[in-house]
Amino acid sequence: MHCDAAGKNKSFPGGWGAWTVLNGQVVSARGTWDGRISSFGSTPQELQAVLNGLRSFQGPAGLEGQTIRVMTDNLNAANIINKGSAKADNCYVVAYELLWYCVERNIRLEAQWVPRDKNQFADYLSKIQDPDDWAVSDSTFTALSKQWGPFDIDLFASHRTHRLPAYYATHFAPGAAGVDAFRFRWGRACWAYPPFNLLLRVLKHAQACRARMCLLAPVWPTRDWWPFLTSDGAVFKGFVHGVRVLGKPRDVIAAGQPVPRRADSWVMYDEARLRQVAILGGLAARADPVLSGLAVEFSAAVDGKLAVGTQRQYREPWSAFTRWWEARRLDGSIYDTPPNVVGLYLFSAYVASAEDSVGGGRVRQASAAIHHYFTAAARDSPTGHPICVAARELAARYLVPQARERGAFSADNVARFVAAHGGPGASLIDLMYCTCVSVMFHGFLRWSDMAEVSVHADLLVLTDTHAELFIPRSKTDQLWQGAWVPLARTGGPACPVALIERLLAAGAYQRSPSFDGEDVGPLLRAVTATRSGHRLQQLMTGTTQAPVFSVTYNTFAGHLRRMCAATALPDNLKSHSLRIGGNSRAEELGFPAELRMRHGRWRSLPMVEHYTRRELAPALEMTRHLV
DNA sequence: GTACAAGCTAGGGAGAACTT
DNA sequence: AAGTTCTCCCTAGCTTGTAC
Repeated sequence: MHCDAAGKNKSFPGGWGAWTVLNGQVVSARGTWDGRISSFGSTPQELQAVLNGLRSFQGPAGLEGQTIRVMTDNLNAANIINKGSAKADNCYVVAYELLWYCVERNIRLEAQWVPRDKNQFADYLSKIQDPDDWAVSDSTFTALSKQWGPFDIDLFASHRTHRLPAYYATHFAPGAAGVDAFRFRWGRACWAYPPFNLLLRVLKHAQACRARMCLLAPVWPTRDWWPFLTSDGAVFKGFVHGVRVLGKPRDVIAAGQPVPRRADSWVMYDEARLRQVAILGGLAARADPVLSGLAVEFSAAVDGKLAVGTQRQYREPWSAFTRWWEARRLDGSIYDTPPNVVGLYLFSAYVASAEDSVGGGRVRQASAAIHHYFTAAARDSPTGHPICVAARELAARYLVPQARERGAFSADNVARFVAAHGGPGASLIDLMYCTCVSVMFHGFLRWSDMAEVSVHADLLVLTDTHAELFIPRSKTDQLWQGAWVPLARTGGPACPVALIERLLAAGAYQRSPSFDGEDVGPLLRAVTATRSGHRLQQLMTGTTQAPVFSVTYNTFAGHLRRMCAATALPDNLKSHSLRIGGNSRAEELGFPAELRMRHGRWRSLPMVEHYTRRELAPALEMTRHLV
C-alpha cells in the first residue's frame, strides 16, 4: 500500500491518499483533513494516512491476518511503524491508534521508505481538491431528517462530509459502503446531495431503481434536469412528494467551507482526472507512478499555452458541451466522443443561436474550446469533421450579429475633452483620464496597452523634445518582446508629454525602485478621493511578486463614458476609438500606412486599413470633378 | 459605486487553399 | 510560382447582470 499526506496551504486544508493493487486492479483512496488533523505536523499526518488507507481497504480487501507493506516517503513514519517508538504527542496519539487497529485485526505492518518521486501517485491523491465536496449544515440536515427521514444511506459524500454512518464516496475512504453510487441499487430511504452536474443521472438512476430519496438541488430552471422534475418548468411532477425551499448556499452549506460566487462554478466535476486518464490512454491502468505523475503535471500545465483570458473564456462553452454530452449517455469519457457527434453538438449550438438571434460567436467559441480541451487531453481535435465545418459555415453565413458601433476620436474631440476636464485646477483623476486620452490617441494605444505603461524612469523616458513609452507585452506581442512608442511634444494643453509630466507631479508617483525587486507600478492607477483631495489608491508601490495593477477595463470604460457624456461628445466613442481616431487622423494628414503600422504595432497592413476611418468630403470632392 | 463574471462581437495572425 | 484569399484558432473589447 502506497501512502502520502499533504499539509495545508492557503486554499486547501491538506489531505491524504493511498493506493494498492487488489485482484490485479489499482484501487485508490483519498480524503481531505478535518480541522484537527490539518494542524498536525507531517509525520502524524503520514501515520494518519496509513491508518485511513487501512480502514478504506479493510472492507473490500479483508486485511485480517495479513502482512501489509506500507510504502511511504516519510522516514520518521517508516521508523515509527517498524520500531514502534514515538515521542511527539500527536505522533504518539496517532501511532497508538494505528497500533491498536492492527492488533485487533491481527494485521502486521512493514514500512518501507521510498523517495518522493517514486511516490507520485499517492502524492497526487493526497492533493486532490474536490470542488463538490460540500457538507450540508447541521440545522438543514436535522430539519430535513425530521420532515422526511430517517435516512439510511448518504449517496454522495466523503469521509469528511458524510451525514450518515453508511455512505458512498468517489474514492475508497474509511467506512465507505462503496465507491461510485451509480454502481449500486438505491433503496427507499436515501439522502442525496450530489454535484449538480450529476443531477440528471441521479434522477434517472433513482427512477430505474424505484428509489425514494431526499434530494437537494438548486432552483435552476435552465438546467437540462429541470424539465425532468417539472412539467412546463413550473409545476413539480407527481413523483415529487414534497418540496421545501432552503435559504442561500451559505445557509445550507456547513460553516467553514468556501461558498462559490455562482453555482455555475460547481459544474467542472473532476475534469482534471478525466484529462489525466485521456492523456495516458491505454496505459492508464498500468502506468507507473512516474508516468502518472508526469500526466498529472502536464494536464495542469497545458492550459498555460493559452492566455489567461482565453482559458477563462473557454470554460463555459466546454462545460455547456459536457452537460450536453452527459445528457446523451454515450459510452466512454467525453474525450471518446466521436467527431460526428461533436459536429451535431455544434449544429445544435447554431440552431440555438438562431433562436436567440445572436451572431456566430457561440458556435465559433464552442468549436475553439472543444479543440483546445481535446488537444490538451492529447486527443485529435474533432473540429475538422465535415459536420463541424458545416455548422461553422452555417453560423458564419446566416447568423446576423448584433450591430456594435465604435466611432473614432477626432483631434477636435481630444482637444475638447482636455479643455473640459484638464484645466489648471483639474483633480488628479480628471488629469489622469485626460492624459490617457491624449496618450492613447497620439500613441495608437489599446486600453490593455495603456494599462501596461509603467512609470519606471527607464520605461517612461521624458526628454526636452519627446517621450518614449515601453509596452512590455500586448495582444500582438504574447511573447513579451516589448515595443517602444514615441510621443512628440505637441505644445498646447492636449500635449501628451506635458500631460504625463503634470500627472506624474500631481500623483506624486515614485519613478525609481528604492530597493531590489520593488515595482513602482503603472501610470493608470486607481484613485481615491480624500478630504484633502484625490490621491493614488492603495500602496504607492509593490514588488515583482505582488505588483501594483492598473484599474480594470470596466473602471476605465465607465469613467471615459461619463466624461465623454459630460463634454457632449458623440456616444459611440469607446476606449478603442482613441486608437482608431489617432490612426485615422494620421491618414488624413497623409502619413503612409507603413509608418502608422509600426507606430500602432500592427503586424499587417489590412489591419491598419481596418482601423482607418475616412471623412466623406475628399471622396465627394473627387466625384464632383469627374465630369 | 465598484468589482466581477458571463456572454456576446470582432480583431489578429499563421498557414492552408485557391487563383492567376 | 507568386500572389491572394480563406480558414480557424486565439485574444481582446464591450455590454449587461449581479453581488457586495
